[in-house]
Amino acid sequence: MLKAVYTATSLKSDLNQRGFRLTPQREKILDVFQRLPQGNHLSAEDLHNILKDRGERLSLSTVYRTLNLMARIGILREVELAEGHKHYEINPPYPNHHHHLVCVQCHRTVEFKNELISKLGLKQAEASGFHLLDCQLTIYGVCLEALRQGWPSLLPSDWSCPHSGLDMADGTDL
Amino acid sequence: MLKAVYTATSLKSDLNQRGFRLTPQREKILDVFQRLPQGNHLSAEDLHNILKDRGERLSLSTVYRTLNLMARIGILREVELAEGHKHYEINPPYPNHHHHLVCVQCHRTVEFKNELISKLGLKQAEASGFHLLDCQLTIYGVCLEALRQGWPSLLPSDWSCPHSGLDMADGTDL
DNA sequence: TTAAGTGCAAAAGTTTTGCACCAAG
DNA sequence: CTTGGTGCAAAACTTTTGCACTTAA
Repeated sequence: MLKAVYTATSLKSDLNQRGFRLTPQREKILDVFQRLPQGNHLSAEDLHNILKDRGERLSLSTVYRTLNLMARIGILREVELAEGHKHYEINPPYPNHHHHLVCVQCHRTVEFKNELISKLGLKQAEASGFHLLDCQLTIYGVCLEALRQGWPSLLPSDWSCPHSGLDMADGTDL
Repeated sequence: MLKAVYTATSLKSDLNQRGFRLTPQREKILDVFQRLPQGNHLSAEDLHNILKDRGERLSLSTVYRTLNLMARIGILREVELAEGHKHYEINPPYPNHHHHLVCVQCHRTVEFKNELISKLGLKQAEASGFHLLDCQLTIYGVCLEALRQGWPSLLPSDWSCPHSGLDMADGTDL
């Protein structure tokens, strides 16, 4: 089973079990994700920059290869929020997945949890004979500010609402 | 409100209302989606090829611009199933969204409906002051065949299970 | 010691854009 | 008419890959 929190040792055994190796690069990459405040997700380039800032120098190829590997085995999850590139975050063990509501105009993202949805996801996976890796509800909408500004026709496609700085993610359950 | 089925006239009014124009190109593109068997989704290039086969010749740029426009206003929905490029399909009016279960190994996709999920999506959107456009649960997993073959380490990343030809999508509700 | 992983640079895609021309409202 | 849309070709990105070299197990 995948862990909620990884140590070098538990990461190693998760990798070795599957025939992969623990390398310093993989350890550093996972470390970045583990220190990331809840609700943040990183693109390959974000991650590469963070590592660069820390004085590490992994190649961008390794970053991509590692993200793919970790998503494939379920340590990370791929989040697609229509910004034109993939984002990744730690994949919390079932049933602690969270979900995303995103404004198609300003890309402001609201995170929320809903255990029922995770349960439905698991049930559907089982019914189809799949081993569940990740389950995410993505809601696309338009935020109030954009609507007020006359969305969609009166807004340039790069318009962002003033609130988009403050993050509305609050984990509120419905 | 967006339509379940578009005629040239209703498409025109949906576009005009928002300050956009009805062009022959947009009409043809939407027509392709409307004739598409339920459960199929197209990439920009797929769509461009279908149009080419029909003897139309729209530029690929127009295809991309139209897909973006229609997704932005909610006529189409963007579906991201980790094949490396976006797919599009008609966005059915609430609460008729369907959802996807996909094998990360072979990309076999199972479609399913669940009205409860759509309702939860709407509730969450409203609670956050968003106008709902689309709401999709995406479940990532590993199919039985891949597990049997020793997923993840013993499989080349392009391995596909024998069943992937037959489509398991059956619209079964849980 | 040997199969897997890394770095680099090049390639492969996909998607976006600038600009001149065309056409819907 | 006036503003938005199209086509073309070029550019911009993101992501993947081939290959020689390292290194974990």
